[in-house]
Amino acid sequence: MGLTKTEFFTSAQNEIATLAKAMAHPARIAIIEYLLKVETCICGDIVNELPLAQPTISQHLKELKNAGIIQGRIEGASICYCINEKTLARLENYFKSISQKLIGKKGGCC
Amino acid sequence: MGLTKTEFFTSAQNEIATLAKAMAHPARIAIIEYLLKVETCICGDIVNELPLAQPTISQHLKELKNAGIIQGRIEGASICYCINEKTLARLENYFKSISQKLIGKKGGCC
DNA sequence: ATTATTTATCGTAATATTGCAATATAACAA
DNA sequence: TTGTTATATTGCAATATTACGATAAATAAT
Repeated sequence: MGLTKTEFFTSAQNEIATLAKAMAHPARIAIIEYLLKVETCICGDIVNELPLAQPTISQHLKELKNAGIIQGRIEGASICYCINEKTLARLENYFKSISQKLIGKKGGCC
Repeated sequence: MGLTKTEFFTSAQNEIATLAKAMAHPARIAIIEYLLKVETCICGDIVNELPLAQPTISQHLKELKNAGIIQGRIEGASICYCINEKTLARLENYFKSISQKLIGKKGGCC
């Protein structure tokens, strides 16, 4: 089939899965890390940074944008992309709450 | 093509992408959250919890295990799965460090 | 207006993922 | 041994992802 049964899960579960999916590719991790590194939230010279063709990167940027992980702002002929802090904070909090729940469990059986 | 060019990225980037991929499905998020909820790291009655067939869940468990997100321990005829705290801590730290870098940047352009 | 620059979209080939029925394997029970 | 229970594997159909050449669209420069 190849069709995820999203309707059987909570919207919170689907939301986290969607964010994880957006980060489930090394090129997209590299894009995020590049945006973290550069001073100004530099634009599409991401294409020069990564060893992938321009249409491929454009596609990856689109996925990151759709998931809300990055934002884009038109800047003349080019576009300025940068990280959406709110979404990253959402992920940080999710994993923080998991770790806290794990502390509360102490002796697992494995 | 459909073939991710992992060789062009760092092993750290590939590692995070692999972990994200393992979490990029609502059923696998639901499994993780179920393992967090139950007291003993209860075994394969995950199948009774989720609205998916047994082979499908077995497959999802395998992916989570391959990524190092969960561990399994044989318990007679059944298997006891539970969360690998180390891996979850790795993810928590990754997102924590991103948030810290974002604070250092202050005025982005978007 | 013409040309260059920047980014997006379309089309398509190669490969991966999702889900399940059928079947296999392994441990336990009678 | 035979049957039962628990989990894994196989095989396959439906769909999704990845990558890129070709091309489009939009702004900027000459």
